[in-house]
Amino acid sequence: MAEHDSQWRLAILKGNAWFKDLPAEALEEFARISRFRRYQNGEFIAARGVPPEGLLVVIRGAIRSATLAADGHEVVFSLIQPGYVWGLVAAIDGLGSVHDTQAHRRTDVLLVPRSAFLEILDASPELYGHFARLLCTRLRKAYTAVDEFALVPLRQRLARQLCTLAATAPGGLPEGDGATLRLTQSEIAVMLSAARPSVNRELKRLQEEGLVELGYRGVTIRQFAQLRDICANQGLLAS
Amino acid sequence: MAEHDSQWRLAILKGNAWFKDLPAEALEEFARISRFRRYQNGEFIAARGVPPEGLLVVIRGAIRSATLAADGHEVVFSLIQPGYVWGLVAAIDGLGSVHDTQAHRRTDVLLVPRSAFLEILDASPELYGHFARLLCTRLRKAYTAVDEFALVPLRQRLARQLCTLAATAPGGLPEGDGATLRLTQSEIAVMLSAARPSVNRELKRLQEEGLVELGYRGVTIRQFAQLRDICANQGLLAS
DNA sequence: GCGGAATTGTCACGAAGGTTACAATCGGGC
DNA sequence: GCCCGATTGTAACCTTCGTGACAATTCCGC
Repeated sequence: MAEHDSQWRLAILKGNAWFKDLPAEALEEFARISRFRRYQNGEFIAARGVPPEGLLVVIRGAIRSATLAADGHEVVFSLIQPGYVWGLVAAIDGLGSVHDTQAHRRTDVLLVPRSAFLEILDASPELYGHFARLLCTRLRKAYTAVDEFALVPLRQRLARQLCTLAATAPGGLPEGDGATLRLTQSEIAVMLSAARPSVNRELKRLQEEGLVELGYRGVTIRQFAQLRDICANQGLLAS
Repeated sequence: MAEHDSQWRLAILKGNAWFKDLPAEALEEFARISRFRRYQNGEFIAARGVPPEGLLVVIRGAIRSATLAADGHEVVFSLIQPGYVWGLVAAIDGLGSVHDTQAHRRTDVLLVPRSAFLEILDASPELYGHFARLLCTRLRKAYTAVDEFALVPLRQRLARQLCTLAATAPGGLPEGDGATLRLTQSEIAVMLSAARPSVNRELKRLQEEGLVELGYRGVTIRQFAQLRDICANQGLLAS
């Protein structure tokens, strides 16, 4: 079975944004110690506070990383897509998982067990530099997220989400205009950690302005450029 | 002048939460290359997007790290107190500063220039592990901040802030009860990115409940244990 | 002890967005 | 074509917290 083949795993790692720049020997080591694993849709991968088994390199599907509040509310932090990695912080510091994490559909991953991960790093400490820079990337993203939550109103967060989705849609869209995102408004609300009626109100507003068109289970982008403008408007200072 | 004395700088580093656990030789190196610097109250240290000179080890005063929105609003990320460090992310990845940063009063720091910092790290890559763990700490804090903004009401964020400050106060407090934090309510508000009157309202509430006592430029913790309870109450799921 | 700056206490008001509830609509399966 | 569950549209209401304004208090230097 290809999934148990170290060469196959090496190929995966070579295609991964976070691993591909490592030296060849390190990659081979990681390929050797990693294991294939499949999660079913909705299956729990880690609970907040519990140390996870190791690093997960997403191959197919997606991993949803969120915090559940006692009252049932949920803040979705990220939807980790194929080519990215989950669990780096916990793998390095050995503490509990930062978020409650589940598979967002049927999801295939490579598991790099924490102990083996650390052994490789300790044997070649220069690799730490690479992962430290990765952590920096994450940190910058997290800081931005805080800023956005505190400063950016729903309308703009929605516009940004739509732009991002349109730009990274699996279909690959001509230039955004006319693209139809097949999502329910509830799903969009979850991504923004907002209430569904609020999202509906803002979507309606965008529709009145002619920027989008709403359908039964979808949103069609009509004026991609103007949507983009909304993101920039009144947002953070240009950097 | 003691400020130009490498031994003096070494002593500072030995008292710093982030440096003291490094091997002695590394500490001496850092002491050798670091420089004393003084900022006046309100002086700008770095602008978002501009690569800073290096790492700043706070000796006295405080550094305010925030994002300024176009409309003048400000989200304060952290108020970095003596004993802590500013600028680690930018020092490692070399990109622009994450936040707009200024001295929060007259502030003394040790500057560890980025180039020298990296030279030391590259010469002893095992040090990267140490700083990687530090980055993990920061990342956890940032993730928590996102969750908190979205999920946790001011009352609890305030309680947590008070507990944290009491626990890490420079004086080292018997067990928290009776500890007096010497801060203005404005400063507390800034740390929480909240409005000063809101903080005042919540502080008053805590005072009525007998958990704290308010003074002119200070807050005295009366019931540390109960304050701690408020943090946990209704907050995120226990971890 | 007096004056003034800093700080705290308080209030009325408003904006953003969550909550609940329910009606209207869609679309697939029979 | 019809039914039913899923989805969307909408409204009334509430909570939280920011804003702006101002009075009251505290401290510090003179």
